[in-house]
Amino acid sequence: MEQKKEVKQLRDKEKSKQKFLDAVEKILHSKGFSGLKVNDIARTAGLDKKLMYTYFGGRDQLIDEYIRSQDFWSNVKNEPGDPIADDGGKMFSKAMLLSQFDYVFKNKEFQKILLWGLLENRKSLKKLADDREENGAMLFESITDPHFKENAKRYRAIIALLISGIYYLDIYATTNDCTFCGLDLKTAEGRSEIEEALSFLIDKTYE
Amino acid sequence: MEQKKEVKQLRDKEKSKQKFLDAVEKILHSKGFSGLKVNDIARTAGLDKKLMYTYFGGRDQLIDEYIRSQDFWSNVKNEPGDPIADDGGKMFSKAMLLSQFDYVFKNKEFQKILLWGLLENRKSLKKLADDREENGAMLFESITDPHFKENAKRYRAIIALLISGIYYLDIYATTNDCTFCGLDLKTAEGRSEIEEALSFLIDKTYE
DNA sequence: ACAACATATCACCAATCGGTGATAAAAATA
DNA sequence: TATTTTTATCACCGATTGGTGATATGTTGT
Repeated sequence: MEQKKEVKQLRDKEKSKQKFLDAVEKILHSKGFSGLKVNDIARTAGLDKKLMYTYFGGRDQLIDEYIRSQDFWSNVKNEPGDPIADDGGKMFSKAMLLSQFDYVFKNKEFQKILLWGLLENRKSLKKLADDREENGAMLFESITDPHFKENAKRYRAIIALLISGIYYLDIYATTNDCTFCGLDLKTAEGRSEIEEALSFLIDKTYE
Repeated sequence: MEQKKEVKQLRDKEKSKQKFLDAVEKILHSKGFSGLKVNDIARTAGLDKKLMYTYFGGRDQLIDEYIRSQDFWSNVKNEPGDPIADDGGKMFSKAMLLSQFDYVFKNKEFQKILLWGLLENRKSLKKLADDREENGAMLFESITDPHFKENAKRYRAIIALLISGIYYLDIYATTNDCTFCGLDLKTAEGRSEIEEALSFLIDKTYE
């Protein structure tokens, strides 16, 4: 009789693996990657650290698997059915920047991952960066490059600056109480100033 | 007879303190702040770690003193004798952004300090951020705010985005081999694209 | 019921961490 | 020269780090 695993398992490999992945996320959220010690991860997962080695091969592989399990670029991916306005990507760029500004501010784990990418050269982080590039390439090559023609690279540089600025400001606002250029990035007022600036700069770029 | 300390001292408190401060810089440059362990600092300084405690009080106070000893904003400070063109701060803003883009790229220690500011809330780092704000306030309040009037805050937001973008891109270029938005920030070509974009955006902002 | 296997825990290891009391040695003072 | 003070080293501590072999216990198949 195949009992179809409906009975409660006291020992479940998959559930235990998930506990480790959840522990990584929890620690990443609360302490950042410097808190991702072997013993702490195991304690947070409520399991013995030995299992981390038997299931993942070690702390690093566990972390790699966590990063792979996340889809941080889901919010910038262009929906296949979504039609893109015939404006050279103006509206799409605006929406993407504003969406990223909000998403990164709210997603503390992603902030930590971005920070990580500035500190280490971990392979799984490299893969994440490649994903970002691949996603961006779609927008650039098919839409904005043809629109801006000889100025295509300048448009890419502008987007690079704005995206980077968004990342930095969002992370800065999370870890610091201080203002930046006199703006308080934690308040709705400060943030809407940035949003207006983003919109303004894109408008000016398409003039 | 006061011998005026001209003889070579085998034991010199000030020189030893400086050795510790130099060790902090060296480690910060090579390994980043995660490498600033008590034992490593002492080994790099070539002295016993006990001296770190007797002279500075501990690792943290040593690091604080190192940060205080640096003047990372010297390159953006407006020289008192330097006249500012009567263009609402346009040229000054441009020059400041381009100067920062180059300075941060070359100064790896400053990169590490900036990163540190995104990770911790150390008091001495807070002081550094306050210095930045104070420096900026001079430009904003006396020059650009009067020029942009009701749009003063938008200008601040634009500068905040561009400065942040510069920081992020420079740090990213240092730690990663990957491109950003298809631009290679390590090559002269890629960097001049960013410089042109900065100049372009400031021009458009002043239109 | 029994064996075989998967799952999980425990005790322990060597290396490293931050930190300190005792002491040696150089320099200043007498 | 003798004494005191400053400068520096050494040996050691408890806590924490990443990592592993031995073992116990739940689960599955015969």
